[in-house]
Order: sequence, then structure tokens, then C-alpha cells
Amino acid sequence: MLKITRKVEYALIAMGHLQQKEAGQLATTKEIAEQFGIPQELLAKTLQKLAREQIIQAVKGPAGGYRIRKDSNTINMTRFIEILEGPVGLMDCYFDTNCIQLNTCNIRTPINRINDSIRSMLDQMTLADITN
Amino acid sequence: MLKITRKVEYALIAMGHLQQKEAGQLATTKEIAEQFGIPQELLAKTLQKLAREQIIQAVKGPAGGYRIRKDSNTINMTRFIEILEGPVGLMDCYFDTNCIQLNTCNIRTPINRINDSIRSMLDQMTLADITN
DNA sequence: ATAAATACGACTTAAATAGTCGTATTTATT
DNA sequence: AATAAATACGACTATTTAAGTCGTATTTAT
Repeated sequence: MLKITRKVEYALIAMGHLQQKEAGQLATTKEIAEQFGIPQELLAKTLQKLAREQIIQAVKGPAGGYRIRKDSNTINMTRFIEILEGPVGLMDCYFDTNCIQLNTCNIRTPINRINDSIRSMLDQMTLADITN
Repeated sequence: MLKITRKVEYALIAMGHLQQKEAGQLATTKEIAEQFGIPQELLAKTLQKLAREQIIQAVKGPAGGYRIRKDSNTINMTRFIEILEGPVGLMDCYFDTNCIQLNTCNIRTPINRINDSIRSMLDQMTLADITN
């Protein structure tokens, strides 16, 4: 429980790898997948999502790949995780309010407080904290 | 992601209900399941686990049920969750060290730091913080 | 024109969660 | 002693989510 998914795990590994490159240098999905022993297709989709959201920059064509952006480091972890997995919350009712039990539920408020704590922890944490 | 399971959710709801009882009073699984609209059998197994671990006290036979213990409030959330779900960690390698990629993995250390943060947050949080 | 890369959606497989069922045990009540 | 209402517990099934694969399109350096 409280696990991050492989998608996020792979994405973080990839970000770490991209950080290590010289400024402007590209890394391909293949290169990263091979180096860290992760499934290429899955990593590919993950990096595509990050590129779509401007977290990294994609270069198409042969000799293409991905590179870090100037501000990649400043992305906070809540944002990063939510791009790949959707809402970060201990229970769905943190976001969906159409739970039938809402009125009888006696733990909603305290659970939301924990949620807030975890989210704010992740908010304050940047990619740089993880990949450097 | 970062969801708690239904087992924990139901257990917390049940603990909240038990807290509300007069000192020494019992509540049955049936009563709790009906009141909060949760599956009785699942709740039953969950409460049995908590009883086995001395978090609550079980009384068998008709007119039986469960009651809170004097120190139930002081149980920390890491313990509570781990009784029901096993190890709390973002990645398995926090506990299992037999991951093949351990040497190539470039995010283990920072992920473990986040883990520590989340665990220490849950360590410092008692049941009372949630059910009161 | 070709080949190597990203882009993307549909599909399949695998694993984890959620929920059910059957049966045993305990014990208050009659 | 019999009954009924509760906990105890393991095995099983169903559902949902995560993980991984595949096919095809697009871009672009060579």
C-alpha cells in the first residue's frame, strides 16, 4: 500500500538519467530502457506523456530523443505523479464527492487532513530533490 | 495512487464507531456493517485481524462483539496500516533488497527518503487523531 | 527512399484488491 | 442439553487496476 506505480518509478529513473546528460544532449527511449532493464514500450508511453506536458522536450526523427528543460528541476512531485497516474489521494472522495456514504462516513475529515499533509510534502519536493 | 485499501478504510470507520461507545460497551460486526453500508464478511475479517493484534478486544458468543482497549488510541498509523496491509512503502525495495536492478537503480536513495518522511508522518499520528 | 526515432490508441496479461462462502468455535439464553 | 448469535478462519471467486505488448502513423536526418 501507498505504492507508486511502475510508470512513475520508470519516469523518475529516466529523469535521473536525463539530468546526467550534458546540457542539450538527448537520450533515446531505447538507451534508457536497455541501461536500466525496463520495458521499452512502457517507458516510451511514459516519456511521451511527460513530453506532452512539457516536462521534457522531445525531438523526433533519427538522432532524436528526449532532453531535459531548463525548468524540469522545479516541477513538484504532486504534479509529476498526477501527470502519470491521476489524482494523488488516500481515498477517492478527496476528489469525487459523489460517494453514497458521504453523510454516514465518520473518517472523511481526518483522512483528508492526512491527504493534505502528504500532498503538501510532495508539493514542496521538486524533481531535483529526487534525481540529484 | 497512494490509496489506502478498503480494509483500512473500513477498519478506521469501525474504530471511529467503537470510540463513540460508552466505556466497555460492545459493537457487533453486523451493527457496524449495516450502519455504514459496508460488506459484513470483509469487515469481520478485518476486525478479527485487529483483535488478534490486540488493537481491539473481541468477546465471543451471543451478546458478544468488539470493544476498544484503554490504549487503542495510542496505536500509531504505520502499525495500524501494516497490520492490515503489510509494509508501507513507495517501492518494495524499501523492504525487499533482492531487486536485480539494485546497482543500476539511480533513484533508490531519494525514494527511500520520501518513504521515511511518509512513515514518520504516519508514525507520529495516532488512531485518536483520526477517529476523534 | 530509407531507417530510426517519437506518438498514440487498442489490446492482452498479470497481479492486487475486494468480496463471498462454508465451516468451526465459543457462549449466553432457554 | 439444545439453540442461536456471535467471533474465527481459510479457501474460493470476482472485480479492478497496473503492467506490458502490438500495430500503425508520423517525423526527419541521412
